Amino acid sequence: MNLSSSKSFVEELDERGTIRQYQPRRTVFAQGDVADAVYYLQRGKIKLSLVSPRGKEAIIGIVSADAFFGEGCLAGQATRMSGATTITACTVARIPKGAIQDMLHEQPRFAEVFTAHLLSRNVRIEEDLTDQLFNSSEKRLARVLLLLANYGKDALPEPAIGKLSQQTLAGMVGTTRSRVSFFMNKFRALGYIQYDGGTNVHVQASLLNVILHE
Amino acid sequence: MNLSSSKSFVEELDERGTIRQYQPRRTVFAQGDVADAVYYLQRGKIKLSLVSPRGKEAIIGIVSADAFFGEGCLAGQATRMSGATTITACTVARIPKGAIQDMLHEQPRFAEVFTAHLLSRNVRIEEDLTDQLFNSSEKRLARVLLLLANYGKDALPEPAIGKLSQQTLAGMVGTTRSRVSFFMNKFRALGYIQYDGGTNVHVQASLLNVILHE
DNA sequence: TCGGAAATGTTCACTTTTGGACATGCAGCG
DNA sequence: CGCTGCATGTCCAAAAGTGAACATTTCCGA
Repeated sequence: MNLSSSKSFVEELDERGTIRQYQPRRTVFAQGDVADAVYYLQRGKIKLSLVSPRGKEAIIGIVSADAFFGEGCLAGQATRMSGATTITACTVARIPKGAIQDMLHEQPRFAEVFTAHLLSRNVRIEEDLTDQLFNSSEKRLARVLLLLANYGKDALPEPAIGKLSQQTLAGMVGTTRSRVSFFMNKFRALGYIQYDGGTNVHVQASLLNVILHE
Repeated sequence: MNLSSSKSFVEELDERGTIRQYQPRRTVFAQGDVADAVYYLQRGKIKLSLVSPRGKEAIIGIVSADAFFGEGCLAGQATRMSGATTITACTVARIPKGAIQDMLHEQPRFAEVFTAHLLSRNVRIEEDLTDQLFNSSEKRLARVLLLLANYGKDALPEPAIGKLSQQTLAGMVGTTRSRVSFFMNKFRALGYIQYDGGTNVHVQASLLNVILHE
């Protein structure tokens, strides 16, 4: 979603809400917190995750700049179903539920952008769900790597994936760390990805796609 | 979602769109069709499903009366990712993409309702996703039965579940038919559900909940 | 009422996934 | 430098799930 051409309501969000900076790996809100505000991510990257009663962590979304999150409260959720944690340094606007509702009423242009956000999130979650239903963990991992590499579809492909632990990848894929380790090595052996010695992974998108299409 | 108190735009939907009746088990649109309209279900029940390259079917949603479906086209999807098939007899309004977009611009009240729909669908799909990520197929089946039984949250619990084949249940749960058969019999043996000899299944919600919470 | 089609019950060999355990490699730090 | 804490590589037995076959039951139209 590109909001850069519509400064007006981003400024308005700043007025109606409160801006805050976060270091990496900080909690914006935790699973179970009271849900009474929507957030807008101005800069950075955030993960939405959820912990099962048995302690397993699932990542149900990655939020990139210029996107909303925490909108579940508008659907009547009284508490946060998932927690929001910064991955990189972030700038976040917190807009109280009432203010968002007012803006949705009063500003058709804002409502339009917000609706577009909901629609695209919808599409993405549906894709995640069908991916879970249809594909093996090997394919799901390949897909996650490709999605991370193509981060922000409009932008150029981003072949380097920043530091994400195998544990985190496992949470995104819906499998175990040992399995992620196994497949990452397999992909590396096949030349689909390369480790650059540092904190990045380089993805050969064209090759990795082979996995997805068998 | 309750739209009964806002007849105005339901009537407007009727004007801007085309109404059509469907028999059970008919295709409203098929996976891969051109996506250029949003639908509004006035009466009946519809399933949204998707077939994998290998022929496995997944049901990613059940639409009940007074809800929209096929809204993916507003997010830029040119073709249908999933197919829509009637389960019961249905009355469906088809609203061309352009007309919906006009209404979203011009009628704040309509935009509000549509946004509410997107939000609640969002919440539901997220729940489905985390259910897949966390729970075994036994628990997922128990959850599907409970959701079907509580159909339309506002309404009274509906202990009788209409005719859904085990194959369909398997698609909703994300497992195989033989597995569904196995667990259905297990649940029956434990007294969590009863077959009434006809086409219905009666759910003992309080008991079935035990499965979910282990 | 009969016969076929569809749905369901049941079994089983095979595959995938889990959930550890343990060893190794690689920082940062006193 | 050695210690410590992570992240990772590797292995494996046990559990869960798959996919197909086959038997049985139910439904429905001729």
